[in-house]
Amino acid sequence: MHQTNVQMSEPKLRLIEAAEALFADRGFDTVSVRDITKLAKANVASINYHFGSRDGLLAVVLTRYIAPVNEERLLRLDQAEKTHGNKPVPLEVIVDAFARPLVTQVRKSELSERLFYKLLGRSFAQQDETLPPELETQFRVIISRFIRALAKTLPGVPSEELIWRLHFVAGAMVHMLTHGDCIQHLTQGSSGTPTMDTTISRFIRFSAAGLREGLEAPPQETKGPQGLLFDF
Amino acid sequence: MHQTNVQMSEPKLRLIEAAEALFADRGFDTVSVRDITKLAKANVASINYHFGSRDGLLAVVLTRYIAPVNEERLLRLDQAEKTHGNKPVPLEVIVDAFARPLVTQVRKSELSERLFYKLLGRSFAQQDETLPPELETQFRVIISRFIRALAKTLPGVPSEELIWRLHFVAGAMVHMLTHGDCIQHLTQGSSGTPTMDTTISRFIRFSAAGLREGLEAPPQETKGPQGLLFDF
DNA sequence: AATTGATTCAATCATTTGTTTGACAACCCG
DNA sequence: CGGGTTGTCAAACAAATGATTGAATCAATT
Repeated sequence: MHQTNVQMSEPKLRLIEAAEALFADRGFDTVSVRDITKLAKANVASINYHFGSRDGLLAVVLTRYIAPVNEERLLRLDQAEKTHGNKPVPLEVIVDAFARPLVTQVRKSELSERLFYKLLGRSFAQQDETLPPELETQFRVIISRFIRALAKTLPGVPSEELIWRLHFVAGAMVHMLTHGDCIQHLTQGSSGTPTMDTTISRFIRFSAAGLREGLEAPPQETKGPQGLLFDF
Repeated sequence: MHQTNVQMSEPKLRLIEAAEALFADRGFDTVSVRDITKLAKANVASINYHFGSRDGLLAVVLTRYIAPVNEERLLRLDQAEKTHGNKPVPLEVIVDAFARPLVTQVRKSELSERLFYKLLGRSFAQQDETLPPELETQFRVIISRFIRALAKTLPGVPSEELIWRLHFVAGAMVHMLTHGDCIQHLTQGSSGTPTMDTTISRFIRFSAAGLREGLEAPPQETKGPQGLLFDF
């Protein structure tokens, strides 16, 4: 039988990489096994031989890049909490731990930056549906750990509100990942090449501000400006 | 030939409604014409007869609910700009004009709240790809008009930064729409039924805070906590 | 009642889908 | 060498896909 990982046979890796590229820019549903095998210059049967089924290959592809990102997230959060003792971790540090692994992991992959981000964006958007169970539990751990950290840093915000805000953050991230290339194409013209690194910085600042919003007014009415912490 | 709109034949409407429901909770790619016609209790050929093709039906379904939302957005923004003369429109009012049409239009539809939001979320996430050209130009107008309004209200923020922040807002909205039901399911237990109306309020407050963020520090470095405008 | 146009229907079209099969080849280790 | 494991291949599979046909049905007008 096909043992795991110790040394991947050449065409098996080619299949994974071809699948990654195709899934990334055409979505998970519209890519056929023949598209993949044609790009990988492999036989149609090879996917079922190596991965059992098309879904098996999809699970491998999804896990391959998402798992490291999630693990680094938890690692960074652990480290941040350790350095701050039992004091609350600063908000920007929490958000950084959530978003920064995206840019650090993209460089360890042979996948192009654009495809990597698209693939992750599509995966995060999937969320509950057909994700491999391993990733699903990973995401649950992520949410619970970051919610707990946020609750410590923002003690005035009720936990239900916090959950919603974290999901807003996640949504902004997904959109940044999946449509980042279009937006870059729109905005380029002013400064040179706005690399993803500066984009992530924008994202962190935006998210931190949204998370920290108006601790004094309970969320019940929004007609008109009400959070007057800032002046301009 | 099939004339437009003056009075829609009964099964044609049933097809549209069935397609809406199926597209909403299974996505645009994984729904077959037979799924639709079976739910609508119509013949397989009816879709091609009434809409020319499956894509034709999809375009009708997409336009049917998105166009009114976009139109109301522009209407509300127009009205807000008129009442404020040539003074900048308050930020929360702009964001409200962007998000509020979601809840006002859902009630005019016979579609259930949950399906309506899912359908819109999937559509907004699609963005560039296979949207009907009418909607694509609509979105372009929306973005340009709201960016202009935001630029007036937030004169300190460079336009490139503004574009990114608006897309973060859009991403948070998409995620709220597509995954709102799961999150509601997670958070319910404290207060009674968190209707979408309060969720939109949360969204507006979050987005406004993110849009208005730190006008003083240019976005260049985020390693560690650096925006020390806040104390905690 | 006859005619006309619009709609519905069962049957069928050619492709495409994921998967399976069985023969064949490559390799390793005895 | 020879047997056994492992990988590859062309071919075929059944099922599902979007679309089309031509006859049948309906509804309204002439």
